[in-house]
Amino acid sequence: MKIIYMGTPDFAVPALKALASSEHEVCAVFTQPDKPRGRKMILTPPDVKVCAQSLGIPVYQPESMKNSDALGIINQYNPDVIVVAAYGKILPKAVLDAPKFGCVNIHGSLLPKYRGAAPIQQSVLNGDKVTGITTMLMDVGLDTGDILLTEETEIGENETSGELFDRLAVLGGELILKTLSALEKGEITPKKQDESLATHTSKIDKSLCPIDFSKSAFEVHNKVRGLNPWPVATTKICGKNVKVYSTRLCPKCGKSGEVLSSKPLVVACGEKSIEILEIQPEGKKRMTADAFLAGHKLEIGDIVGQEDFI
RNA sequence: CGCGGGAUAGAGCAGUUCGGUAGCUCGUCGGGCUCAUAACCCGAAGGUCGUCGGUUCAAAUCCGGCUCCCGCAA
Repeated sequence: MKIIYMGTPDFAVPALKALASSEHEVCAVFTQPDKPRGRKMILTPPDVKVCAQSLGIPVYQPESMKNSDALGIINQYNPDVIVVAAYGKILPKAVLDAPKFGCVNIHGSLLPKYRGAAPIQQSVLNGDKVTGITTMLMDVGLDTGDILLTEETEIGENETSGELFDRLAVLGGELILKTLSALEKGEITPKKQDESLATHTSKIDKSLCPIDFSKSAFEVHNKVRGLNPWPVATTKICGKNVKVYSTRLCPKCGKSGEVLSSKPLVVACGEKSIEILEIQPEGKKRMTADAFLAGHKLEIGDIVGQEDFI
């Protein structure tokens, strides 16, 4: 099939590669305009753009899909299908209707659960044991289109959003190939989503970062996993703001925020406790909790958290 | 010139205010104790104090240039 691919971040790269090396033809790629990133606000191209260029595929970065220019470009290629993965722009009906087979979206959850912006992080934040990839026919709603295929996968107890992202991106690449070939042969019956089961996720925000040790260890652990690699859960230890990169569940109990052990650093939560493995103090590099404590005094019974007692 | 923190032994930190013998907690190595140990005791190795220059009898410390790392903001 002749495909126009729309996607932006690294998550969308494996699917693009899978399509490009398949029997299908990716004739053009749409991605977000280059944006300033990093400390110096350097203009950086999206990952998908870099990938597409290395594959020699023409790249388009319209500010909006709503004007006629974008539609004109699409029609000029006359694609059989448009594949969309984390593109980041709303597609108007005219675009959705342009290809013969419509627009197929690769979504990082088992729809209708977790429609919207951050399904993968949300599944980790909620401590789900299973998630997956859904391919669906896009309509004008937000992730409300008819389901084509799904692929489930288990979430590891200590798996981070970043790790899950990588796995789902690859799964997405495999699933979109299956979806397209089945679609082409007419072997798929699109299935309506069960609205009564639908849930939405909003964008991940830094206000989620501070850890509340009065929550259960499970919830704290999920926050740490779910916000890694970005924006990363935070707390305050020895008067310093630190990012918490990884933790492990621990059965010991104590008062919320209390240090139960400092050799492995174990902090009590509302229920049970967590062992803090890897942190990054403000202005410092990422390091193990052991290394941090080698230069900071923290004793059993001290309180860790937002409050600074010194 | 967006705001800010940082660079000292393999790791993490103190020392810089007010210049004067290179320190701490670990790790490593050797020895001891113990039924035993990531525990405890004794000992040792390991530093051009990021880099270049300036001031000084004397610079980790004061002054100026440069490099690299990171947090915030976007």
